[in-house]
Amino acid sequence: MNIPCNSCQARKSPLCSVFTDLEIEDLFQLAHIRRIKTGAYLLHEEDPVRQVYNVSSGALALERLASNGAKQIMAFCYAGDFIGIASGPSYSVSARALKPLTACQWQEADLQSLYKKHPKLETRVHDITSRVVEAIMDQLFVLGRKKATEKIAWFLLFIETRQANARGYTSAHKSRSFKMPMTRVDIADYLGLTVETVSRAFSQLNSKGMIEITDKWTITIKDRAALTALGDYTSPVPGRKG
Amino acid sequence: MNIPCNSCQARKSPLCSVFTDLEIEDLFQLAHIRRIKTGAYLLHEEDPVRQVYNVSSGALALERLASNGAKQIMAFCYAGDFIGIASGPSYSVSARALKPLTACQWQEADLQSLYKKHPKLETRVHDITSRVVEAIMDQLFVLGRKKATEKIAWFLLFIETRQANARGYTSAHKSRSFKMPMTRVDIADYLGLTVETVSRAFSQLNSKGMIEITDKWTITIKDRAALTALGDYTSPVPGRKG
DNA sequence: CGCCTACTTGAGTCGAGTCAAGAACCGTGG
DNA sequence: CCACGGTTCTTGACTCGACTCAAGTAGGCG
Repeated sequence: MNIPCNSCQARKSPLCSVFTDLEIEDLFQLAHIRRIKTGAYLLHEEDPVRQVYNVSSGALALERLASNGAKQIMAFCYAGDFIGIASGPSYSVSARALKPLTACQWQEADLQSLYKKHPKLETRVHDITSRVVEAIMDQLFVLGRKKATEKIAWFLLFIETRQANARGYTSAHKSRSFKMPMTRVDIADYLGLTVETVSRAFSQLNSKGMIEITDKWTITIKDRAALTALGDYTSPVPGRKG
Repeated sequence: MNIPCNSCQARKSPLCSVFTDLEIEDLFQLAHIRRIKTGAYLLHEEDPVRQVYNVSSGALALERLASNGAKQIMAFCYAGDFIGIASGPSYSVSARALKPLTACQWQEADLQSLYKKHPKLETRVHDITSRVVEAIMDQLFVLGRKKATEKIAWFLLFIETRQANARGYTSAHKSRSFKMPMTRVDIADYLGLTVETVSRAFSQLNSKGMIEITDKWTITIKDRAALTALGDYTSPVPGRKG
């Protein structure tokens, strides 16, 4: 049978990569492909948990809104990221598309039977959850203990490797400059800052020669050592627990 | 057989409560009881993941240290909390005892065979991980988007319900005043503030009549409505996903 | 009783937020 | 092709909240 999985950007993602071409047909049979345009929401925080998703292409922001209107972005998601697992009755975050998005959608109810048939799926889903914990803890540290420019330095290195990985699922291409899908406001809402502060920090890193801003979405890291020192960034260990 | 589980504070915790008295013997057979005194570490962030723990009594802070000496506390743990699951080769947080601690320790290697024998254990462990994600997201929101006094107001309500739950595993006793195990420094390191700011916020809430500080560990909530409004605190939904 | 640590309070500084204006960019339509 | 309006980004001036530094108080324990 001919399924689009093998040309999918997420085929080598943590979720799909554990399955053979034959096995993944099982998953694909139950999946529905969702397409969302920029700015639209894939899901809302107060929605009951009925579907789960694996991003095929595009980018998302997982965010939460306060009653006073303040927004906090919890994560940025790329191709290969798995979304929708929650511990309560509702997703506790909303997922907003930063670029036109494609995602595989499964009914949460189907997940249980898929777990039965493919036990490694369950293991993998939970492994992904553990990784989420690590990632959010990193972010927690950054929000609580870093200054504005340090946050931005950390963020740039973080996003760069993050996107390199997402792209790496298909082809490992190495370049010093990269394009971000999120606006300055998004970055501010992710790091607990204001737009103005984010903008100033970008300008500062730019004038100090650590980065170069080609257009506002495209950043080149000129002095990685300095940026790493400033952001105290340690790239994630690829190792898995034994 | 006579095992201490039935008099354990964690017997009704998310982990242990799913097992019958008979089943829990299986778990207890493989467990080793660890005792740690105040200020000592149960585990260090750079340690390889070989053991997992379920807290029986006492309290812990899960913390991470930066190279510059800054500390960020990721969570406070009480009786019934499960610790030690990681996605990488090392725990990425250290666990420091805030009070004399007792915990059940299992070898990580034994966990897999226990999962085999008791599938609901695995489900429950992963359910716990999902809850951790929710909890840290709440904290992220607070760190990123609240002011000092709002953080403290939120923290007090949070810790109060948190401890009421932990106590509730044994006996549901309802009181307006509660005793915290952590110092002002710990609170500061949890909320991304300094000790002085924490202290000032306590004084301010005290003088405004929202709380009463009996001794520095014992807090009484005098005006719950005002405190809730200030901290924008919404108590967690007990509901579970279907 | 005295020491040590934890906490509180005050004074001054500085970083990030706020408010406001202007520049760059984007899509749309003439 | 350019004019236009809206949005996003940048920059400046000012304010204020939280940090820093410093002193002093309160408990806990030998």
